[in-house]
Amino acid sequence: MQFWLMKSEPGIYGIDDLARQKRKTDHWDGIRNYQARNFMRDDMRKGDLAFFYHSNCPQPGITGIVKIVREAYPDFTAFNPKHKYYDPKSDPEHPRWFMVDVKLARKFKRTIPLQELKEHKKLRDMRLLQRGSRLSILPVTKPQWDYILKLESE
DNA sequence: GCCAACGTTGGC
DNA sequence: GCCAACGTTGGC
Repeated sequence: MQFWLMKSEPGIYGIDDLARQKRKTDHWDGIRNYQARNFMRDDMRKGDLAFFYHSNCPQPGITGIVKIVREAYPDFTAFNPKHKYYDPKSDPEHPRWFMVDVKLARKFKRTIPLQELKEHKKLRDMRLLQRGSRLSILPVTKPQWDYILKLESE
């Protein structure tokens, strides 16, 4: 089993939006970056866990945990000309973009702020904290995962 | 809103 | 294949 971090802007779709969904499950659409797509399509497996990260907001940070409940399938929002994620270069015969389904496992008791993550030497190698890291789907190592889980109750 | 860092596009 | 121009991300 692998661990991940998935970014979303709370102004567009935050953890509370996921919590409101039927069975707390939704598809993760809008990935339009090849590296992020490859992680999702090639490496994410059913049962993997991911941190739900809030980006581009007053308090960026990790807000909870989701579980991958369906492996990659074509991102249908790319097929709809009226959709903001429309991509004319993707069609059902040759889909370019993919999405997975995630289910909210739990929301953290508190958001673990990005600023706090940066303070921990143990997390220095996190992909999230690398300079200029903009990927919205990132792998997290098991040691990093376990370490972050402990921060929640501090 | 600024802007650094990065990704993509397209002319050549 | 190079690289300038442009677009996007995301912290601040």
